[in-house]
Amino acid sequence: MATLAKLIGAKQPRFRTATEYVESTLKEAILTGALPGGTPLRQEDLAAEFGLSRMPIREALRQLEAQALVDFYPHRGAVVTEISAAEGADNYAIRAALEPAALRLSVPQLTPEDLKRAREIVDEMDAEDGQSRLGELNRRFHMTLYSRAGRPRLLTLVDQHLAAADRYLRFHLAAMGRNHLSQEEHRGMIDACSAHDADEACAILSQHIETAAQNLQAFFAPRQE
Amino acid sequence: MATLAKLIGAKQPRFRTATEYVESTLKEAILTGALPGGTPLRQEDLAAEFGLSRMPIREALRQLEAQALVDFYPHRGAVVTEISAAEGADNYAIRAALEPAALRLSVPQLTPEDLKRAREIVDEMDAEDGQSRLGELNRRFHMTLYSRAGRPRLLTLVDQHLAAADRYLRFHLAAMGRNHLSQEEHRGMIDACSAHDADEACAILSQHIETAAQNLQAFFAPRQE
DNA sequence: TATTTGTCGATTGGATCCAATTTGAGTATA
DNA sequence: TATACTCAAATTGGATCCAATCGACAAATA
Repeated sequence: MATLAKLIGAKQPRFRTATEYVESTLKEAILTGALPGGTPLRQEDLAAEFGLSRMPIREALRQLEAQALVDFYPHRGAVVTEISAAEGADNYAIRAALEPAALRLSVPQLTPEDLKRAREIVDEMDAEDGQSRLGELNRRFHMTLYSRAGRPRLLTLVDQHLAAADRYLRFHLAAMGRNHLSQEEHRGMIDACSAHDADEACAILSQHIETAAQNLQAFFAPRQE
Repeated sequence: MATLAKLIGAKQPRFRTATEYVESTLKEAILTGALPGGTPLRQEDLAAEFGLSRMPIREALRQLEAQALVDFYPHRGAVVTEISAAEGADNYAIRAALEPAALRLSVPQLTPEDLKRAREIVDEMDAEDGQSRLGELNRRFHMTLYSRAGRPRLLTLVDQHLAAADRYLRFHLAAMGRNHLSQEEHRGMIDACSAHDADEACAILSQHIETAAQNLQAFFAPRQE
């Protein structure tokens, strides 16, 4: 099947199966807002779009369902999950619980190279103002600090919910008045990690997430949801 | 019509699709240990077992993969995830982060009826010594206390990881020396919730989970993992 | 007119068929 | 003997086909 080879690319097969490719592509489209909440995802259309049959689409949609990115209605199809104040609060509550836990486990194991990379990412964010790119850098920054936690499943969950938060990024950025995420807090976390001060790093992180959650609530507050 | 069905007492189909049925059945089999870690899950065999084609099996396996209950190896098949000290520690780390957060949100909203039900479940656990039933009661007890958190996605995650912890229940029970989970802690949590003392309730809960985690590590310690 | 019933198009759920990949046994070769 | 290679069996990944279900709209009934 030539289509698969084309999709995968010859050198480094980023995706082992078409299903993985579809899942990854759809996920990114949802997270960046290219597919907004409420968009119906018709299997037939997606299959045509991807040049595949409906089967890999179905499996990919199932995976996205497990990540709470699409809703399934039997015999009626899948729909991109709506974003709302409630969904956002849910996401932030999960992050507020998981991320400090991951950071606390990771701090004692962080290497100077990890911290150097984190610094580079933060610097890069200073110069960046594209929302989608900012979201990715932010994600990479956070995951770098958590990366030594030694709990793969925990990190997977954190990564998923960090990614899901991208859907709310524009509210956060709008509230911050400019295209900058709280860089002082990012740098403060790096400093605390360098000093092996997990308590301080977690305190900043909790505040960091709390601010984002409040910005979201403030945005939704006027229009009752 | 739904009302009529309810009046008549007609059993509404618990599963809307075959995929849901397969997923639920396999999940329970894995969690209770009927399908131990490492068991290969051949689609053909399962299809014959369920009297279905391979397709609903495949979709169900995908869902289980997203819950970290099976591992997928492209073109080689799915295998029940191995339990290990590392996997268990991962699970407990996630629970230790999520459950206090859920409890804290829930405590102010808990009703006297919720607490009454929690008490009844704990009492029922006193008389029970079947492991699988104990696991289910334990799960229901915890979820009852968290149920008013008002964060559906958070509760879903908690429920999933509480369920996954059933795979480690026998280690915990063995360490406790008898078929009783820490009932004093369970009752202490109820009392703290009754007094709307979220801090105390969370403190007991954290200790509760920590104990379980340590019991697991102690079990795996002799045999280096 | 309001409510129920019937029919039909759209869409997904499930079955069957074909292709691609992995693995390991067996063989040839240095 | 060790290593590389070939090839076939087992198994899954993907495509195509058919059936079941849902929703909407029209027709019938009170």
